[in-house]
Amino acid sequence: MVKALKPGSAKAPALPVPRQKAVRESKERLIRRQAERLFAQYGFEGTSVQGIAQAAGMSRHSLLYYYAGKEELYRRVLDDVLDQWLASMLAISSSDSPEQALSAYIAAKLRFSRDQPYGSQVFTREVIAGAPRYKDAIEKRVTPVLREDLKTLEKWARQKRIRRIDFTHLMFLIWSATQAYADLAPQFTLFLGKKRLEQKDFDAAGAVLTELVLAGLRR
Amino acid sequence: MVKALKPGSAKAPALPVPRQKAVRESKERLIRRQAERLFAQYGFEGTSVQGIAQAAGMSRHSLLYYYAGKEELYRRVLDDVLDQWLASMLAISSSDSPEQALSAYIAAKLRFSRDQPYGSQVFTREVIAGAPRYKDAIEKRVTPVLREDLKTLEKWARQKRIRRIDFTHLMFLIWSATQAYADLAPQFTLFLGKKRLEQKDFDAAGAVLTELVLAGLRR
DNA sequence: TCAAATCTTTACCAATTGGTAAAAACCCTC
DNA sequence: GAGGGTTTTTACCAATTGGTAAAGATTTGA
Repeated sequence: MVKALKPGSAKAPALPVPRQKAVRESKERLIRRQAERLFAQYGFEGTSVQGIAQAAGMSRHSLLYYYAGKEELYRRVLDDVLDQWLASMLAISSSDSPEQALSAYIAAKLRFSRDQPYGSQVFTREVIAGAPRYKDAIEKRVTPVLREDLKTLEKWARQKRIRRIDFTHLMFLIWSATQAYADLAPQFTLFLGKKRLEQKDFDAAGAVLTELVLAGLRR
Repeated sequence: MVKALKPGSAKAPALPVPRQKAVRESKERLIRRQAERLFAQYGFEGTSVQGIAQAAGMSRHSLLYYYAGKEELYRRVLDDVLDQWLASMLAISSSDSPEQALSAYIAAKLRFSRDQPYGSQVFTREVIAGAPRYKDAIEKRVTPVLREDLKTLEKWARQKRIRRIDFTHLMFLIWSATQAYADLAPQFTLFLGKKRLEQKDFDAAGAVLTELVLAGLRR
């Protein structure tokens, strides 16, 4: 009945009960959600563990029980962002048509900006600072997927399905334009005269960006 | 000889001598330059007055003699950025052709990203945080110029010189793409496999962005 | 040389920071 | 209800924060 083995394994936390485990995971999610929001607004240095704990309704020391330190928590927040961004990047290379691939990618990226703006903001702040705490992950995880996508675009260019332009900078352009609807949303809302971006704003943004990209790739 | 008037004027700092004035201004510029760099890397909350002073080679209290507080200095840094951005935005409306206007604007914006990346980074961080310290200036100073540019683009559309698209989002796209070459430069360099962006990277970026924009506006 | 203005330094303030260690309380399964 | 692991709390640390007030030093032009 009881899993008796691995008695000497120092790491193994001795069969976590499913119920407890679920509670813990939901608590950790709550912490990450609040951390994401505060890191987005105040940056890594400007955010206090105390502040995150308070937002999550627990004491600072309770939080430190779940995450060993501020930086570990910070990196976990960025991991969540990267997971989703990479998933949509992966989809490009398994698409049939360039048009479908790119418009779907733009749409997915904008959806993320709409649904999880804080995540994008934390990521952008990290990059602006020179990625001092997350450079390795960006390098290791993004590079191979980007290379794959560039290879795919290059293949399509060879097949004369799209015009050959500098695809690296094309990707940079799509990244910056889509993420701007999360990162620069406070500025955009000012000029659009509204308190927050609405669905139709994202639609309009997607339409303009997709049109320009596809027009630019048309042979 | 002596400017005797305005004796009761409480504000007037009693005829600043040209020489002194010049020294002071150069010192203030040095402070702002270092502040810009540190605000870019650590954000407003993460940057200490002590740190800026040290970088500028003076004591914290000397710095506080020139700028009354951290926030005043911060806003002055952002003023400098906005001055230059607005100048290039103004040029759009006084252009003859849409193609010339937009390619010149993109080029000017990229030049700024190349020459003063820190300024752009500070601005973006401020916007990400919801512009808590600079919202008014953005609203008051940018809005009228943007409106003018949008009117100009609209006029060109009526004259059938360009295709009518959502020009607001077009401007957003140009902003985000050009600023990305300052803000996201640390990320871009990773994927380009170099330590810092070179002139040819900015050239390539400008080429791709200009092509896409002009292609998208072609009737 | 002198008085006035400009600039720098010293001294001090209360508040907050991230992190460690250990004790206490809690909860679940047997 | 007893024993186990899980979670929270209490206590403590040295370091840093932005800002004010005032005294001290330096430079200025006449």
